[in-house]
Amino acid sequence: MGKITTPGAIRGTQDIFGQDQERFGHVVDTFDRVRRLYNFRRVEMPVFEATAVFARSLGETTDVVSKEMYSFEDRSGDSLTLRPEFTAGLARAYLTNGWQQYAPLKIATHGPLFRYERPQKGRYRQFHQIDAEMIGSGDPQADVELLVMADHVLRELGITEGVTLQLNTLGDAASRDAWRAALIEHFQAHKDQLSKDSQDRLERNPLRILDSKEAQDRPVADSAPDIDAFLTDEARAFFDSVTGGLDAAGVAWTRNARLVRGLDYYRHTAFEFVTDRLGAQGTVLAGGRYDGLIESLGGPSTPAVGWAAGIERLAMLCDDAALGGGLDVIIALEDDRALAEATAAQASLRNSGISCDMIATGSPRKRYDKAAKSNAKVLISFQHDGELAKANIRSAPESDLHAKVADVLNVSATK
RNA sequence: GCGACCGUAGCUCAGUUGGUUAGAGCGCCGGUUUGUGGUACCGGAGGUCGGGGGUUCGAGACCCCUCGGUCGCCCCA
Repeated sequence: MGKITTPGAIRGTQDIFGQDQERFGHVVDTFDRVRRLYNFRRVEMPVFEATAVFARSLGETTDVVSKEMYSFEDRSGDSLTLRPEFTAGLARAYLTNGWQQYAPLKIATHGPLFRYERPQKGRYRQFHQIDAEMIGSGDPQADVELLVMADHVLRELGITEGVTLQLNTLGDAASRDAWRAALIEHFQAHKDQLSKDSQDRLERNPLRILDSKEAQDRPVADSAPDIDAFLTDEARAFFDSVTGGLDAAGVAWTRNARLVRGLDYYRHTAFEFVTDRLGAQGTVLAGGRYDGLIESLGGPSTPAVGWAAGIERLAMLCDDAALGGGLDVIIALEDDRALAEATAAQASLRNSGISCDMIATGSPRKRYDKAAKSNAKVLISFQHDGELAKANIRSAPESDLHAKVADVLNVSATK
């Protein structure tokens, strides 16, 4: 009977408990509440899909596919992938379930996602996001509504300090192609001044040079042309409508002409809410318009826009004060002869919707102190004089809860 | 995939140029004090110092390998 060594947790997974879980739950609850205010309907989605769903959405040649997806073969040899994002799966569902009939479709979801990468601050292999999408609307008001909702969620969570909404446009297909060509020309001309990484990017993903962290790249990246000169009239009008809508709704934003998306199904609006409080992983909520995606999945040309935000990162940032909750009542059983009465009181409280727990083990004379340390709002101690059990209700400030607890216990006593 | 830093009790961490039997606080268990009390004291359990190899009379400490963690790079859908 050899004792096995306890298997460890998988790298990059988390067991979320205690304070961390309370923060996590608060983020999800807040999102669900705000999302209803905007009439976004909740959808439940599978955690894995055919690999093709994501391979199309992510571009087949990038690192993303080759090294960063959790892909595996099932027993019939089909290639499956644990979802690395929500958007592609939602787009697939939109097509395969005939959800076109609901367009423009406002949907929201949240849950675990998987990326095969080395964990670092706020980035895990299994991580969690909240997500909101509007599929089937090419109206700039859709972008505005999504952004206003995103801002609302962050405000409700108390995440506003040091957070800015950075906004850019990638234009329509014609604008984007013209800009991209101009950028490549610019970077080619200064190739020798770029870092080695960025010289590689020039082949693979030239737009990404714009937001390179390498100091050496900044002069060339900063002097690169903005998209503005290449915008078609339609694309410019679209962007103006988005910024005008944000101004009207009172959502502050700043233009970041260096903010880009590598994949070419992205059109028009790209945005990120960025904090200065999370080190290298400062993006807290990100999204944009992906008018080309659904077509690339074999569907009809369908405009769509959406965003997602990492729950772990939001949880790290949200206000302690906003958490609230906690246990209503803790019972300290200071004499075992009062166990029956204490158990009855506990049942009555719970049946009345008051949360309650009891300390009834260990040294009786230490149970009061233990109960006091639990930080419940109300403490009830049970003692016994040899004839009768006796309950004492205590709480720091006299409160409605205190009165309610006393009421429930009296009712239970007369029964 | 690459780089830097870190692994000592359940948790947070001390541990001197390498030198007796590896420590503290918190938590846990027991005892005493207080008795409407969130206090204080005493005691106990709990460690192959992440693992393996090496150097040395002697390694928690130094060297190599390995595993794990953290942060960063790449990538970021």
